Amino acid sequence: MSQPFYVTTPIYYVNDVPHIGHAYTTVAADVLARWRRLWGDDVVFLTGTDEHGLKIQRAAEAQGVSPEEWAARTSRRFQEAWHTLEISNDDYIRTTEPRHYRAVERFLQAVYDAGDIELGTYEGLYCVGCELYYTEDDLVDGMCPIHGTPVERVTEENYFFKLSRYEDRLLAHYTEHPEAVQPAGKRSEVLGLIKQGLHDFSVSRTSISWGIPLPWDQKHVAYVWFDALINYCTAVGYGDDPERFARYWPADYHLVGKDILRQHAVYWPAMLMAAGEAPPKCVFAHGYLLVSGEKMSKSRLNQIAPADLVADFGVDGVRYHFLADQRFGPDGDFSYEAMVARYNADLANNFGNLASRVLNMAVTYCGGVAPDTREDGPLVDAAARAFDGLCDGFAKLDFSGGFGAVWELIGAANAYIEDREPWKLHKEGDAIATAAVIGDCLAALRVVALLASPLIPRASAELWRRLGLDGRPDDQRLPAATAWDAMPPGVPLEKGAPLFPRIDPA
RNA sequence: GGCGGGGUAGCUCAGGUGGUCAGAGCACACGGCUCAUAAUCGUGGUGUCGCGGGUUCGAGUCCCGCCCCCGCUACCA
Repeated sequence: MSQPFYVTTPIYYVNDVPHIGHAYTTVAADVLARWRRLWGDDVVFLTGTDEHGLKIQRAAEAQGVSPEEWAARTSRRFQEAWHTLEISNDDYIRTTEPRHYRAVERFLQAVYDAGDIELGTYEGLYCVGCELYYTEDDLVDGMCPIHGTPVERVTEENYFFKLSRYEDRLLAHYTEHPEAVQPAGKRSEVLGLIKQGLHDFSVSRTSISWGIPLPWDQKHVAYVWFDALINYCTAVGYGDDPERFARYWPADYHLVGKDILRQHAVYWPAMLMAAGEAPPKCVFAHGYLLVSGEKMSKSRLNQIAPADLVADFGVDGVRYHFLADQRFGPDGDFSYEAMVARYNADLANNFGNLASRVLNMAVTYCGGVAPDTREDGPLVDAAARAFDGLCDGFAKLDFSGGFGAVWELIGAANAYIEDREPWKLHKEGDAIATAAVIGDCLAALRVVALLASPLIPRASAELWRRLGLDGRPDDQRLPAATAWDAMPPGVPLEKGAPLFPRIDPA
């Protein structure tokens, strides 16, 4: 029985088109999902879109279309972006789907029945952009501190979630499960936040209609955050399919940007506790991709469409840059120049060129078929270290460290070739020695293709094919597939065009 | 204001509990090789490890003060 593994991205709000910030989280989740599938896990990888709320309602009005139509259009753009990046999500949830309405209604009812949702009134200064209330002091020149736009004085009857009742339970939870918020620095922030005292928050609105009505009071629709977070439950059958829900819940990883840590690490676990469900095993908050030192901003012009990057670097180039070129926790700097340099150094000169030189020699020296692999080849240890390093990296979501270990295998293979000089062996007519070196290198390439496949699936699959191997790297099973002698002798090899053509820095 | 993170080679950054910790990659220089995508392999230099004190036989690594950057959070006495 394979092990269930449930990983999510946030559902992205459809008032915005996909940019590299969204892509970053989504690629990370994708790499993790592909990795777990290699281990034979029963993976559910979920992403989707968040489609309710006042902002969407107004955006739709401004465009002269219904909220449904507006949401559908934008949601489609996200799906296209993920298709472009070869994201392997198993499900794609939209909060406007009937299954989600059912789940939210049941979840709300459960919390209401538990007595943790109570009626109250709220009057305050509301920013539509933030979907948040502010106090006078929060304002900057009377405007929203985030958007710089006017706030509105709103009075409404609201239902409140009694978050304040959950301080102790949240603290207990994070004390018992220190790994439940990562990285460690983010855990400290969350603990600090909880210790400072939690306030009840409003979970319904009467002022808008674009949302999910509360089951016991149809005048209210659910506040967009309350609605949105529940998507993680909806997708694995909450309220619909208890067996399925029991299998996948709680989620193994919620990958989130650090801007929405509070919702995921404070609100969400408390909501789940109130509904009688377990909190997620791990909320991992990553940093931002900085564009030449500046934060990616939704409301500025420096946002970059993922498709534009793919046009320049290819799918694998973009994926590599996101995860191998910078650490996953802290903010990472992004610049076009740095991206070109790393692409050329790591993908073209190392990964791609190693494949070219080895396959070329195999074709010209060994008749285009794979020679035997020596079981005691000197690259065996290097391959084992690559695998170990990758496992260690994934264990803490250190993608750059993990894949760095794989690239060390590439370096070891290059150094091995220089050391043995197979071209000389061939000229000297030593076919056996030549074949031994080439065989070792082919075996190393096979391991590289296998281990790199979660990160750069396209190039890995193509290399796999050129190595004359059946199927795809995705079909392999770890750890067995790392076996050194799994490179079959006698299969036809193909050099092919460069896997990663160099990019002219100019 | 409080809490937290950070300021280390030209660039991006690693460096729990003090003594090969002064490092890696990129860039650069020199040398080798020619199978390969002018790729690859080897060798090499630079760094007052933010500033000033202190503890210690010995401190990026601990303590005190200061400067700067960033994040979270709060405006209370």
